[in-house]
Amino acid sequence: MATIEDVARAAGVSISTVSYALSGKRSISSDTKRRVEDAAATLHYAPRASARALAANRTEILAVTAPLHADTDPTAHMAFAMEVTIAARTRDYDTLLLVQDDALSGMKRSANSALADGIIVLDVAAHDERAKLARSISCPTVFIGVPENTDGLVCVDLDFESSIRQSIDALVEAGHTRIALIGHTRETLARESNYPLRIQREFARYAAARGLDAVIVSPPSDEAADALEILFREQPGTTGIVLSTANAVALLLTAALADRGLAVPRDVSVIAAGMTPVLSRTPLPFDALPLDPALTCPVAVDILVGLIEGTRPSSAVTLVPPVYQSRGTVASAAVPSGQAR
Amino acid sequence: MATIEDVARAAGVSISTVSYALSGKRSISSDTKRRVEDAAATLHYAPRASARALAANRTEILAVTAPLHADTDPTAHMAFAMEVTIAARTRDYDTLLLVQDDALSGMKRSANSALADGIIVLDVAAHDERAKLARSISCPTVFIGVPENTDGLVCVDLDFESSIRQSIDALVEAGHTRIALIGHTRETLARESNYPLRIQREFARYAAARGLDAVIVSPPSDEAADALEILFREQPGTTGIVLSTANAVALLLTAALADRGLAVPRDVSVIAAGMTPVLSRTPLPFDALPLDPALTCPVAVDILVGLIEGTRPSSAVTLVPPVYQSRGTVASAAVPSGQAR
DNA sequence: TTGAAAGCGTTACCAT
DNA sequence: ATGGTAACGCTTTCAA
Repeated sequence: MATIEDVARAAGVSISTVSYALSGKRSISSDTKRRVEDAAATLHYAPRASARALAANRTEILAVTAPLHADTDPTAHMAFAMEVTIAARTRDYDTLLLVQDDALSGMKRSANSALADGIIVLDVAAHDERAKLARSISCPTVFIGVPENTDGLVCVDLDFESSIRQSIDALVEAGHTRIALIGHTRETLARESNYPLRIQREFARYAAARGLDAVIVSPPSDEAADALEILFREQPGTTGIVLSTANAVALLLTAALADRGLAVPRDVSVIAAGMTPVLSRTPLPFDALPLDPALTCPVAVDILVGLIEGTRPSSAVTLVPPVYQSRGTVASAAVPSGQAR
Repeated sequence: MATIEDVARAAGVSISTVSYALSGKRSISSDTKRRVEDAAATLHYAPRASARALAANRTEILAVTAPLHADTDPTAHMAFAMEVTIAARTRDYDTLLLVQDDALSGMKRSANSALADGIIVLDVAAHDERAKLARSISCPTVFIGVPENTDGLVCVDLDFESSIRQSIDALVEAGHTRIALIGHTRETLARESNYPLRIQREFARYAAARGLDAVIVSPPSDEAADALEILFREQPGTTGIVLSTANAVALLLTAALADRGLAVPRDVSVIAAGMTPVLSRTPLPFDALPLDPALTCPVAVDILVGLIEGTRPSSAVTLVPPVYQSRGTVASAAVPSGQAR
């Protein structure tokens, strides 16, 4: 590996000139600049990362903590890590992956040893131990997800409330007035970050504001059939369903509706709001306002880089607007034919 | 952040004593050793990663390249990255993730700038451009997967041949003599690394050696029904199936068999060989000799660390023996009842 | 526009 | 058993 000194010698200039010529941090005569660049190219020179990091006090690395605990979908999870990595590269940062047990301890380690310039926190729980840690370290940190208490934290998430309002608006525009939300199971509500709760609240509030008949179903299990059973018992004649639940429920919903003699969108219109599609071949087969990692991760990385480079004012919580994806599962409300059993 | 000098001052010793006391690289009186450790603890001292890396010429980081191209399952893929990361931590290494476009260029970048001490190559294709690169750089590199030409490379993979032989042995022990392999589609054969081909070859060879009636099906699509159609046309009365194909085929196989009036294991015994189960809730519902990332990744990391630390002789290709997982889908061959349609 | 040299915080060699 | 210090390869300040 060639060093900066080799380049300097080859180009017949001083070390500092090489450094400046390559970094562009001060003006260099175009002549010597080319000589330096040529020498660097022929020697295959690349600055040694550790030397540069020590001198510049910057590693150009972001740490990504992803605990991956039991009730999160590892598939969706790694999608976030991927998107962060991709976004980071566009800003010339690499990413260090901290998983499992090491998610918390690694975050400490990284901060203490200045391994990374900043930290991205994934899979944020309502009461996340990494929140306290983030407040105690000086290393810039951005959460993708919103914990209960955001004091002193920088967070990025989808604007779930907006996704709910847009879902309801779409149903209303199509003429639906009896609608329902299929939310997460109660267990999930307890463990996950607080967005499922925020979603349910906003659904109730906004449906009422628009004068709709609306119910919320927190299914007892991941069985779509059970959820529908409850839904149509509580509110027969429902023609619009907003989905913000486990992927397992969503994937079997169409079949479960068919079992009741209901077709999508002939009898029932369906929209998925704030769900993360499984990474495999097929996206959810519904109109959707998804929590897409490709939406939130680049924003989070931008903010983090801003924090690191000291340019951006650190706003507390940034909510990214969802994007409506149409797949033809919302249609005009039909004349109520054969009430659901 | 406290530096080694702060610790030295607090403990009343020289910085070299601190360094040695903490690294244990030379004998220190237990008295001063404790004083140093106390000072380090109270000051929350941790060596600055970049300084240590520069001086010791070692970053304690492994780079992981994972291109994630179209026809690989991203789910399975990230499972490998995860397992590498976990294995690396047990050896005190962190992992840097290089994905997509950056998988190749990042590998260069990493090697040129000494970002990482070693490189793990994932998702290895038969003709992988990273093979050539690996030969040209001095950074220790280990492939998880085997490219066509392994000259000068260090590779780790499942012993697929053994998984096939064990599958056949299990079927023979249960009394099956008419067996079939459902392999990958021809498209996949062309693109992926060469293990699907090696599997088909070994299946043919070993089945013949054991005197069995055997056919190999390369399904035209990912439809399990199509595969079975061909299978039973080519060899009616087949009672043992070895599966080494796309997860999509495997997941729907039981249903497709049921459509033909065949139950597992009553009429047909099934074993999956060398397949990587999807990361989601359910593993494949068959007896299996899976390509489990938890099997190969730790081995690869161990070898890589050995290469880095210069202890281990670098054997070219290491094949990890598969582990048989029983799920009750292999049973005694019944008297041939009602030939399959 | 350029060069010299002082750090950056470790490790490890050479002394004692 | 311990201390002094060169070296690691770069960035950046200070001088010219």
